[in-house]
Amino acid sequence: MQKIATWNVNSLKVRLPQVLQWLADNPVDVLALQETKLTDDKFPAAEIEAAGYHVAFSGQKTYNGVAILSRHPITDVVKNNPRYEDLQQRIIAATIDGMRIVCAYIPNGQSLESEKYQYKLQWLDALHDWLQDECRQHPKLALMGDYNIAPEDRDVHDPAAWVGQNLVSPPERAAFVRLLGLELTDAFRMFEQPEKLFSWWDYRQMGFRLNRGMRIDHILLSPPLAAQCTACVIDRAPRKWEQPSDHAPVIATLG
DNA sequence: ATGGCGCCCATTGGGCGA
Repeated sequence: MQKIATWNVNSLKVRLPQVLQWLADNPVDVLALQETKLTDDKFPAAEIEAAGYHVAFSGQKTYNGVAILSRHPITDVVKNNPRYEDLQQRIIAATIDGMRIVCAYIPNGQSLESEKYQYKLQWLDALHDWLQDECRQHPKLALMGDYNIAPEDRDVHDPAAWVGQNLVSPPERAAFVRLLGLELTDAFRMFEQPEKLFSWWDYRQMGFRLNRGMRIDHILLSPPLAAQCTACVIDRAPRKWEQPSDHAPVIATLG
């Protein structure tokens, strides 16, 4: 039995104690992190290794930054999409225990009128094209991270208030469906789930307490991994801790 | 229409996230 997880930590500098605590409570095999917001020279590799994890990371100052933590050795690390020149550090991929793990922090987009929205759509196009190759080369592939896309209305606390907006707009959702077209399966939706389960809540206006959230963090699995998957849950516990990330971890159980 | 909160860099305000 294996567990793989993803968590946007919104600054690993601030959240390192929580990541270590969470790993102590949830000793997953693989944890993909987004928004580490650290240059590589400041990455807390020693502390993470002391907790029994191998680590690979790709960061920058202030923004973005991704990492993969693993109980098992990490090989064949790729940073960024080789098909898309990007100054922002948003992708790290690696082979772990026969699985290809792709950790992605998909651009937010800001608003439909923003240049960042165009960047988001182009970035997603390039991700799709690269993943097509990756999936061919690595039958056991997991794409996990912060997608900044709520795939369906049931992934939004108040769909009527969000119609057409960034995170739910039809072009973004189409890009998500296009990723599913690579024979990838949304692990969360493989199972019966209660309504109104989300992975992100705004810090403001009591977003978490009122459960005004969105499900924008996802684990997509290729056919052999989907066939092995027995559960997928969102762990709301760390969102209740002091000084939390605004995202909760998503965990898939394999085998 | 704007800001709310939290983090970051670098001042005491502004950018950004989602």
